[in-house]
This record gives sequence, structure tokens and C-alpha cells, in this order.
Amino acid sequence: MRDFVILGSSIITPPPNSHPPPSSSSSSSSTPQYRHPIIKPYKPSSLPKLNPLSPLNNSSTLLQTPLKLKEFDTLEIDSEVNAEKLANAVLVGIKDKNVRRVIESLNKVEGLGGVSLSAHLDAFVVANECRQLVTSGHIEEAVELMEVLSRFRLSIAELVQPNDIIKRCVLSHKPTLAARYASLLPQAHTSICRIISEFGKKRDLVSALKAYDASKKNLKSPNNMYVYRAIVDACGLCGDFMKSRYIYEDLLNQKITPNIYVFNSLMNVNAHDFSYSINLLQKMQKLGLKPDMTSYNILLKACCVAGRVDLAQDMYKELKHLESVGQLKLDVFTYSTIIKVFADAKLWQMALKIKRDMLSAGVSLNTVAWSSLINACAHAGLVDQAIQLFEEMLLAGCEPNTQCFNTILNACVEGYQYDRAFRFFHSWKGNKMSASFDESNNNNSEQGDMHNVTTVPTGTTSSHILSFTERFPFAPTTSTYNILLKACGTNYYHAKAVINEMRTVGLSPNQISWTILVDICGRSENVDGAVEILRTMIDAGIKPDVVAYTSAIKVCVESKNFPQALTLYEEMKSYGTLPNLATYNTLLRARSNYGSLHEVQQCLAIYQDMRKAGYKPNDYYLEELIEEWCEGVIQDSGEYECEFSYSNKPEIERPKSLLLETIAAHLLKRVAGILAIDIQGLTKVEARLVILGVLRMIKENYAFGYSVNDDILIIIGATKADESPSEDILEVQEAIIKLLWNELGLEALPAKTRFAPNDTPKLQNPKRSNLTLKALPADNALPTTTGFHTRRPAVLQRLKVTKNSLHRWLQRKA
DNA sequence: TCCTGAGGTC
Repeated sequence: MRDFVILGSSIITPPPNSHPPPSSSSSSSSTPQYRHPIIKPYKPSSLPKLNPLSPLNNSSTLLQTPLKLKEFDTLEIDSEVNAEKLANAVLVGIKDKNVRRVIESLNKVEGLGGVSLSAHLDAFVVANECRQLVTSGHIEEAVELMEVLSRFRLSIAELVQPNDIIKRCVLSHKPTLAARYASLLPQAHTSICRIISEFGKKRDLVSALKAYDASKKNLKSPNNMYVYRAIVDACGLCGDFMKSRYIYEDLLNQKITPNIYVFNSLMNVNAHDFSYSINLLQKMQKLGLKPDMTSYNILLKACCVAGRVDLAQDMYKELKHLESVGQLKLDVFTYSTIIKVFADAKLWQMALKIKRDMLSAGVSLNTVAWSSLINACAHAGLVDQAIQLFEEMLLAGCEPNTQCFNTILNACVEGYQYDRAFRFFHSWKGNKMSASFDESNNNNSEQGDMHNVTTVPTGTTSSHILSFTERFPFAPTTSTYNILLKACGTNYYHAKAVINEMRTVGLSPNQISWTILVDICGRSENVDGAVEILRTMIDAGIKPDVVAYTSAIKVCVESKNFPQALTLYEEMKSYGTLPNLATYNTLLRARSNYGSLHEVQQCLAIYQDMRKAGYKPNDYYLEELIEEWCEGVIQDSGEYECEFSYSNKPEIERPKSLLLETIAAHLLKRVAGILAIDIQGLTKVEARLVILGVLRMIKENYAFGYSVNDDILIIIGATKADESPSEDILEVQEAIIKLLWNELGLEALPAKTRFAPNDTPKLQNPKRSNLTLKALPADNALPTTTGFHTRRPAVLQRLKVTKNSLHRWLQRKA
């Protein structure tokens, strides 16, 4: 069974012969460089009164009486001499640091005859002045001056150190200014791409988009594929894949056909969404574009991200087949990606098989491929195997980089060989660590005997691979230290010391570092410590993300401190950090640790949050919760009254419980005087919860003197007249009948009714992720006649709980 | 393209 059919030979095309253009992100080498090394720093005293390059010599009068700026206003530009006067005035104005006035004046006289200043002003001298403006922080004025001068046909933008201006604009978050300046350069597109990707690297998508928008306004040919690709890549860097989709839609709406590189970038940015990526591939094929090896590699990566080993394997086989018939050539990216697929799935033997495939295909392993292979063993806990591969890699002449070293360290950690990790680290560091580190360590006496915390004084280095690695540079990164933090096991003080050492070498702990520290706190049930680490993070300017909060919540839950877990849950939401499935699972798992009804209700509220956030219902947890709460109806313990404060009007004043309230508002209604419970679209466990909740309310109301005068209808689902009920409906129906008859002793009879289309209540969208128990306005709570799209009559699967059996049930004592 | 942090029931 293969659901990956997209690689059918009909859509596979030979790889394009041409090489891709340089990607926008790596195009800085072709950015216009400042190419005039002979310009000296501008000194006013050396400024000629008159441009020496000017073809005009007869200008002694100008020398004596330079044109004042205010004379611009009345200047008539009708001759070469006046153009020259203008040029001289510009020079004087700039020299007097009166740039604003120069710009205003030039704007006024603009258009009086298409004057060109290029013959009268020395571009280098003016550029030098601009340069001074930039250096003194007046970039805005400098750019404006360059813009206005370019309208007088004097182009100096390229002479004012483009790299520096762009860098300054990026640093001071001035994307529009940067784009305006870039538009003046001869290779404007390249510079715009660089600006966009610089902002992308700074995770500043707002600025990247501003530069992108400005480029559309300022560029002569705004529809440039390099620019599109740059902004799509920036969306990816900033984690905003939705924005990349909007940009793509915009292009299509404007009838602009993206090229293969834009499509590949789009697929890459959306690689976490396999079906979207596949749709992009199909769209590009419809537009007549041939996917290249990169396109397929990105799709393979999408399989990898989705953890779909099956799809990845199918795709790999298909690609291999196409290679065997000469349609394409798998590259080292393809192999590295499929190795990672297997590494993630802990299928290390499969990963090693890919290595053999590579060798027989004549593709050499690069550092990335080797690292992925080593990681495959690391994930399987095979430390020795990992180290053996590392040695093999060195013997093959492939030089390890820091990530590769990290992978070896991580292999030790995953194999619980913590000391070995520290020994490797220390020996590599000992060989390559800079002197400044030793000095700073010695100067920092506060570190005490913890200053060299990563050193394991006893024991020898664990492998002869150390002699190999002496030749290679090892520059520890934050990731390196994070792996070492894990190697601290449960030793919180050791971990703190590792963080200190990290700072000493000029690295900062990131979210991952702090999260590991939270986890270490958790292992000694140190709730206060975990919460304190969150505070430390915030103080250090790092916003705890969902993983950090979830880890801290986990510590609370495992230490049976549910109130603190809830506090953190509320706090993360108030900071705008959205809980995810892991957060909800962690919180709901707490249920098995507690018993109070109040806490159970809090858990039910979390369950509802989870529903609202669009996560699949988790019946396993919900079942546990129901046992604690709604099942009280079955046991009829009589203790639950104290949990709710009723007023004298129970039908108006709902119980405090959020869940009961929403059940009442959404699911209870009267159809022709008959009480009905609508459980369409709910799972069987949810349906059970709702029915028990409603019955519980009825029982409460009965205690206040409100009786039941009618049968209760339970609406399970709708089926088209000529079809059998769906399996979902039958399953829910069976569970409900069992509950009513066997557990509650109620009489539940089928109440099947044929409806004409217009009488058919609205069919609930069976898409459960959209379902919510949220209270709806009263008039929406009733079934509507809209939204049923078939003309055939429908049958409502309903159960009727008889009035008499309800009475008997209400009167029954515990 | 490769390394590091949370959840995973039955």
C-alpha cells in the first residue's frame, strides 16, 4: 500500500541542465562593493572652491561669490553656467552641513530643464561628503541627498560604501531607508535581497517585509524572482510560514508565475506541512516548471519532518529507480536526508545501508552525511558504533566540524556515558581553547574550584580518536554546552557551573539551556528551583517558550504541586505563549495524582481549552476525569451539592462549573416541549460526559423541586435516508445505550424519525477538531434548518429516555 | 542538509 503516488514517472522530469542562480541568501559576494580606494577622508580645507574636473574654466566670479542657497529659489536653469552655479551651490551647501536646505532647494528647481549635474560636480567629492554624513549618523539625509542628486543625473550611491550603509540601516532597523538606498545602486536587486535576508537572519520579519514593500515601490523592475525568493526565505527564518503563503497567493493573484527557485523556497519554508508542499509541487508542474533534485530533496525533508518513514522510503525507492533509468542523479543532500529519516526513527541499520548505497553510487560522504550517520547510532544509544564511524570518517579524510563533535558528545550522553562526554570535551578543548579563555578563568577567582567544571580530573581519555582530533579546530557552541548540561545528569550544581563556564567563554545560555536546567531541577522535585529558572530566563531577556513552560509544568506535576502547575499554565497564556499538545498532555496527566473535585473541574476546564485550541480530544485522559466527577451521578454519593452554589432559580443561575454551564447552553434545548440533548459530533466519551452532566443537573434541579415532565431525546447523529448510520454514530449509540440501561437503569428506546430536508436539524460538521463545547448565544443553541446540503431526507438517530424511568431514577436513593 | 530542551495513555 503506497500513498505516496506523486512520484509517478509521468511527473518526473530530467533534471535541468542549467545550474541554479546564486541563492539570495548567499549573494553577498556579488553585492556592489565600494571600489574606489583612493578617496581620502574629506577635509574642508582641501575642498576646491570649484570642481577641478569641471570642463568650465571661466568661473572666477563664482569663486569670489559662491551662490547662496537661498538663491536657488530664483535661479533659472537655462544654461551650462547656471548648472554650474547650481553645482557649486550644492557643494557649498553640503560643506556648510546644510544638507536639508540643499535637498529642499534642489527639489524646488527640479524639472526646470532636465539639468545634469554630473558634468559639474565631482562625484567622488560629493560621495565623500555623503560618507561623512553617514558616519556622523545622518543616514536619512545622506540617502535623500543621493536620491535627489540621482534625479539630477549624478549617481554617487555606489561610491558611499554600500556595505557600510546597508549594515548601518540593518543595525538601526531602518528597512525602508535601506531599500531606498539599495534602489539607487546599479545592482539594486542583489542589494535588496541582501537587506531582506539580513533582517531575516535577525528574525525581524516586519523589517524584512518593509524592505520588500519598499523595493516594490522603488525598483524599476519590481517583479524579481530573487527578491521573492529572499522574502520567502526570510519568512522561513522567522518561522512565519503563513506569511510565505500569503506572498505566494499575492504573486498568483497578480498573474506572476514564480520560478522553480521561488517554488523550492516555498516548499522548504512549508516543509513541516507535507500536503501543502506536495500541492506546491503539483502547482509548479501545472505551470510547466520541472521540479529539480532540490525540489525532491525538500519533499524528502518534508517526509522527515513529518516522521513519515514509510513515505520517505517510498520516495527514496522511486528516486533510486528514476536514477537507474537516467532521469535524475541523487546528490549528497538526498542521501543525508534519508539517513536522517532513519536516524530519527532509530533505524540505524537502515541508515548504514544508505551509506553503502552512496558508495556504490559514487557519491562521497561529506561532513553532514557522516554526522547524520553518527547521529543514527547516537539515537540508538550505540556509543562505540558512533565513535567507530567517527574514526572512519577521519580516516576517509573528512574533517569534523563542531556540529560533528557535538554529535559524538551527544552519543555519549544518549548512551548515559556522561564522564566519557566530559573527557572528550576536555581533551578537545584542551587542544584548541584560546589563551584568553585560560586568562579569563584565572582572573575570575569567584569561580573558585568550579572554574574548570567540565574537567573530569580522574580517568583517562576514553579513546584513541583523541589523537586524530588534535588536528581539527573545535569551537564549542551553545549546543555543545547544552549537551554537557544533559551530561550533568541530576547534579544541579554541576549544571550551574557549566552555565557559568559557558558565559566565561563568551556564550550565552539559550532557551534550550534553561529548559535542561529546569529538567534537572525536576529530577530532584525542586519546584521552586524550576520556577526560579523561568524568572532568571525572563530577567536575562529570554522569553520562556512553550517547551520551557511545559518542562516547568512537568516538574510541578511530577512533584504533585498542581496549583503551581496551573499558575504556570495561566502565566504562559498571559504572556502570549500558546500551550500545545505536549502542554495539555502534561497538565492532564496530573489528574491521576489528585482527587479533589475542585481540581478535577480545573482539569475539565483545561480539557475544554484543549478542544478550543483545536487539539484532538484525548479520551483516555477524559475518561479518568469523568470517573472523578460526572460518574458521581451513578454513585449518587450525595456529596456533590456542596460543590455548587445555587440560587433559588436554578434554571437561570447555572452551576459554577464552566463545563456544566457550557453543556447547558449548548446542548440542552426544548424541541416541541421535549427536552433534547444534542451529542452530534462528539466522541463516545464526550457524549458520556455530556449526558452524565445533564442528568446531574436534572438531579440537582429535582432537589430544588423542579421535576421532569417529558421524555428526554438524545440526538446522536444524522444519516441520509438511503444509507446506514456511520460507524461513529453506531459506536456512540451503543455506548450511550449501555450507559443508560446498564449503569443508570434508565429506559432508552430508539426514536427514529424521518425528516423532510427543511425539517432536518443542522448536520454538525463531523470534523472534530473544529468542535467546541463553548457556549453559544441562546438562539444559536437550537438546531437550525440551514447547513444541510442534500435534497434527500435525512434520518436522525435518536434515543428517547422515558419520563417514567427518569422519575424512578430521580426518586432512587443511594 | 547534520547537533541540543517538553508530552507520547490504551
